[in-house]
Amino acid sequence: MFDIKWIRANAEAFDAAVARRKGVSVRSSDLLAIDDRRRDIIVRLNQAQEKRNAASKLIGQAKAQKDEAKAEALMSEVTALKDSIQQGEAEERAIELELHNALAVIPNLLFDDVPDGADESGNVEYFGRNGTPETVAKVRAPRPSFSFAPKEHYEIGEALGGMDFEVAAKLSGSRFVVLKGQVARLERALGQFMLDLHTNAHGYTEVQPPLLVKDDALFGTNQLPKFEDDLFFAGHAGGRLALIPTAEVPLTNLVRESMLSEEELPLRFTALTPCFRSEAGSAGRDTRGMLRQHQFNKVELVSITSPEASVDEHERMLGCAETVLQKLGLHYRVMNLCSGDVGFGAKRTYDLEVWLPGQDTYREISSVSVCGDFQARRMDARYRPAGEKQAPRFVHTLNGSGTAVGRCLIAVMENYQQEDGSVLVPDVLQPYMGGLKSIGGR
RNA sequence: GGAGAGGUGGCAGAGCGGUUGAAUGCACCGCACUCGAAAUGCGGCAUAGGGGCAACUCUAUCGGGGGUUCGAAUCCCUCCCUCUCCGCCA
Repeated sequence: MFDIKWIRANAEAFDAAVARRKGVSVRSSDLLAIDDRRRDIIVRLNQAQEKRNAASKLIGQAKAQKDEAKAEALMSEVTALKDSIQQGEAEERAIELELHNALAVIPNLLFDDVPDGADESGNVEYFGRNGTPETVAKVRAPRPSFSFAPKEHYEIGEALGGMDFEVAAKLSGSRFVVLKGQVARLERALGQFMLDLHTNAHGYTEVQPPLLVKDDALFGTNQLPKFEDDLFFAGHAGGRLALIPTAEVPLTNLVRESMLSEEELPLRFTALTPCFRSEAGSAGRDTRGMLRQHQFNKVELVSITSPEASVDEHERMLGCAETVLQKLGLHYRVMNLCSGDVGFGAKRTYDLEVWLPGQDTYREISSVSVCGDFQARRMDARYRPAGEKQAPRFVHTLNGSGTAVGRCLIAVMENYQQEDGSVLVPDVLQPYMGGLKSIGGR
């Protein structure tokens, strides 16, 4: 969420920044006009309140001195102010809400070096800060070659008896799957492997958050008010709770409405959770298989940092997510999202796209974003800088998948498939599979 | 689910209709004392929004929201949360 004071001081920069965003037509002048009216209301209200407070003090003194006549006179004088104060308070509430609502739907400011582009076709491959195609090739697995036509994951999974979309449809409708046997275990192994990696090697604290959250939390991480249609809600007496679309919501909101000390930063949280998405805008897309489900597991990474540390933390987090794919021996590329593809709350986003030989294409398996203080403002999450008395500052937040477990299962199955329909278990997962080296093989 | 108690500043904890943004203690930061430290003394120490070039000043905030009143931390309504007891339960 933008700070109206910042917009006032940087009107041209704001207009230029907003112009880079798709489908946003707001201008600084619109917002400043609301703010002007707001200030005007506040000034008049404050003056009335000041008068009332001064008179009330005098009444208190008069009463203390038993001067009832004087008190009566003052009281009748102030009574007239009551209406205008109450009206002013109502006006202030209304205008604050108007400004808040206007600001709440404006997407975050992009970093200057985010490439311009209308949609994902404008994304640019990213090789790291000082990287090149050659340097990344040294650490990433090459694209696998097959002596046979590689199958898609659902063909492999169904043939192994480990993926059942038909029975899932009976239970829950489309975009659900039932995993069974060693495929289910492989999915579990992937989640455990990722969680262990991030907690043991990357310094993240494991969290088991609630999977149902309030609207306030969703506002904090930008799902509300603009993206309500993407959510599932569980209704209950007296309200509703949303099923989390990503653990970014509970993990980031862990610091909401708090005053951290600088020494605590950075905070790094990770969680393996189911995620629930209505996929309202994706009707007809990716309907085969388990690429796009209403429910899937994901390991999420969230960092809370000082403003100075967030840009470096972004690169670090990207590295944490990449390590997952490197250890699994999966071929992938990193894309620096263009202006038309970066999400609402992010200043910059890197996507990890894993190679799916069955689909013969790269597919997103992780998205790593730096949000600056955008979410912190929405959550009121601040920290007090160390040293002499300093004003509190908003923290910076980052989030990334590390990685989407369901999609990673797809990637493992397609990349490790054998001609006989079996799937080799990647080395790093074998300890999680009781030493099993192959599914469906012998 | 039933009955009760409670939510006050970084923390602990008073106040329960009148100059209270809020006693007191702890923590923290200056200064004094000291060779230094401790102890002690003095002073400072919330957040947000306005106005002002500035010094400064005004307003709001005692869980959230609404109300009564000239005036609310104090009274009323409502919601949320915490604790205790009983019941139920994985």
